[in-house]
Amino acid sequence: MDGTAKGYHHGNLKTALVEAGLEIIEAEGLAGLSLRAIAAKVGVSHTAPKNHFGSLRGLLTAIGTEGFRLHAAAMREGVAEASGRKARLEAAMRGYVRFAEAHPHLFQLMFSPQSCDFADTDLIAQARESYAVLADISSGLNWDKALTPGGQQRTEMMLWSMVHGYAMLRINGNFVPRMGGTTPWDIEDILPDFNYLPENDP
Amino acid sequence: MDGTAKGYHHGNLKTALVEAGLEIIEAEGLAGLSLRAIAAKVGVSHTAPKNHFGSLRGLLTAIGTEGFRLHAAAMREGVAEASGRKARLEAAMRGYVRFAEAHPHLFQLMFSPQSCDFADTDLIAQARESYAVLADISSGLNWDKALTPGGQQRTEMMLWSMVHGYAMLRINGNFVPRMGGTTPWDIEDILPDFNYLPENDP
DNA sequence: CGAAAGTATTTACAGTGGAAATATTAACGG
DNA sequence: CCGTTAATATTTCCACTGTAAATACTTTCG
Repeated sequence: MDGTAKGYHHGNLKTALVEAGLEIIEAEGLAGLSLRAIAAKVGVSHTAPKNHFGSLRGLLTAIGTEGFRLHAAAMREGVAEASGRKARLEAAMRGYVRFAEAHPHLFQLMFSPQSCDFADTDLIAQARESYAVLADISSGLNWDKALTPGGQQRTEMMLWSMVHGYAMLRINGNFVPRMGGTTPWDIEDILPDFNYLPENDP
Repeated sequence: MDGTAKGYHHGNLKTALVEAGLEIIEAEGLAGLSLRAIAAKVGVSHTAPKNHFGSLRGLLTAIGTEGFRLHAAAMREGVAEASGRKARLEAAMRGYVRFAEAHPHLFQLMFSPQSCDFADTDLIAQARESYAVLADISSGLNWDKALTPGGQQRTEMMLWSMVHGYAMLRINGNFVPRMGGTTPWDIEDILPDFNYLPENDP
């Protein structure tokens, strides 16, 4: 099994199905993401995916998992060369939003319980990677509730809620009726200001 | 047409379909919300809704519109008897989250472009009502960016993003893998603190 | 080489939303 | 009161969906 077999057995159908799914969702959105369409794109019968994913939901969950991988990468991008806590925070937040805008349908799938099984082990593991980026850059941010019990967790939840809500409302166009044609502010324009601790502080 | 006719013509099918849809989504979630199921519950053929809503999407949009009405009411609830800017803010935010937790499937439908047409006039009008509650209580909140250009808009977007993201992540269970079994903090526990202007100030 | 496990196919089925033609009723002007 | 018109609902049909079950082909391994 070299992964390129072309006979009765595909060889690496699991990976191929996820990749085909990613291509379809980019081109046609969630609506085009049917079991039969994905299977057809790979050149396999529409019941073949069942062996690897159990059901459509399982396949969509795998696609969402791959989405979280790309999502984490988008957040990390820019954080590396940013210097200072504030710059890194803003870079990660922009990465979060940039990913959502570049891949709106995938982003929606990743956070839709209709599509993804949030109890899936692989998905959880990959989502943790994504959350970890946000958690890293949210340390050393001082604000009123940062020194209360669970301050670090509070900071993470606040930033995560804010950037996630912003991204969702933005790609859905929910800001439009209230704010006008183009969303007037980027994510960094609505971030509350923190007292950023010095770099060597934890 | 008195609205209670029972013959060939239903009388007020439009309203009845939306109500049936609300009942189904509460009982069975989005998955059970099929055109045929809704029509069957009202006792009409599955093509009857087309006259009033055009398509399933149109009907779902109407259901979402009704959802925004309930949503606005949930936010207003508690705001009335709360005294002081801070108490009113927290009451509205709690109302937002309370609604999402009480009606998770409806809440998801309301913010899913797969289900709702966000360009629909009625939906926009009703959603504006909902946003207006949040906008009202977000005036007079002083923070670093409140006095920059577009400060009021920034405040609205920040609060809206935060509470919306919090609600979404919470009802989807996305906090669980990172934060543990029960979400440790309520929305007011992660709100940044403001300098609340005196009541008589604008 | 033979058995067993893994992988993919074929077929069948109940369900979906939508289109088109038809039937029934209400509304309105003579 | 009657006849026409518009509104509303039904019937029938179709393409498409995901899933289950039985079957066929391949690889793996003893």
